[in-house]
Amino acid sequence: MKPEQILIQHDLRKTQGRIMVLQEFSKHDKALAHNELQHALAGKVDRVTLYRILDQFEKKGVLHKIPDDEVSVKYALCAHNHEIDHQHSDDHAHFKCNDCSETFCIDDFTIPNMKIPEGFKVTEKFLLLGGVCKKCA
Amino acid sequence: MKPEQILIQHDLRKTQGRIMVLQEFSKHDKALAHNELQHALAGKVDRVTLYRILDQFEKKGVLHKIPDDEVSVKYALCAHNHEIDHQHSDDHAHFKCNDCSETFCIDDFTIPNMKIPEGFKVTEKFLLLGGVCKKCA
DNA sequence: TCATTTACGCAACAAAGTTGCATAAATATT
DNA sequence: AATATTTATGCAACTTTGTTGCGTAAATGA
Repeated sequence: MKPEQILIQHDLRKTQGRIMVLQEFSKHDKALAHNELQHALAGKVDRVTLYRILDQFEKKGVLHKIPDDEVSVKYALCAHNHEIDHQHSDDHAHFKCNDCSETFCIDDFTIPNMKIPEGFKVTEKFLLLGGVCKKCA
Repeated sequence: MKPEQILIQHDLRKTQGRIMVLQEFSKHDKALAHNELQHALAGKVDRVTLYRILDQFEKKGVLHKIPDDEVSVKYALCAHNHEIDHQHSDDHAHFKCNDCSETFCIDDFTIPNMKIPEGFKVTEKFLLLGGVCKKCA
């Protein structure tokens, strides 16, 4: 779909910056981080404007966020450091409450095996669930 | 398990800082971000030291990282903006290559429904797979 | 107790993210 | 088509987060 169409469909003004951001996405077919876009559009779109464009796009449903595992993470004790060893696996899910923004390990849950597209070799799995926790319910 | 024991088991020197970090974890039973620990241990453990303690702990398997969905994210076009609409669902998995660190949407995969512990209400799911992609294989 | 290794704290820096505000550009109105 | 209104942009200044180097202090081993 053309950038202009996407903008109209999502009730967004068509501006140069937004169109260029959408063009970047359509020519890559992979997820892009803020700084990647920033470099790609250096001199064309302001850094702050880019933050605001991405925020808008997410709010309106044009883009979706994907948590990244490199920076801004939380840490939890590995299971085998607890008194009772829950099978020593870190393939468990994590639950993050959108209210209190606390994150818990869901120890008694193992990420199911699944079919992955041809050619990809999976060595790590992060399943992050969002919602409302007991306390905040 | 006591902090000192954990350190010995993982081949780490027992220092005041490390012990205090482990104590923080054991008194919370939830995942902690760097800045939470920083506040909790303000004046006791240096900010940089804390980064290094966490790195060490992760390397030695004392702690594990959990990607956080608030900051340092990547963005991808929502499925319904593509020419062919793949069922309009964002409950799909993402694959991040540890070599080239590119992230792809795995469109033809839906996160399976699963039993979540009592009291938690799940509204969002992020499944992030790590490994090696086609290009880098 | 002394030598060696490793961790710590501090300073300085780089990168990432936020806020406020004046200006420019996009839509709406006549 | 010109003007008014709304919204987005760019810039400056700032805060937060993460990194690197290095001298000192603390922990282990002899």
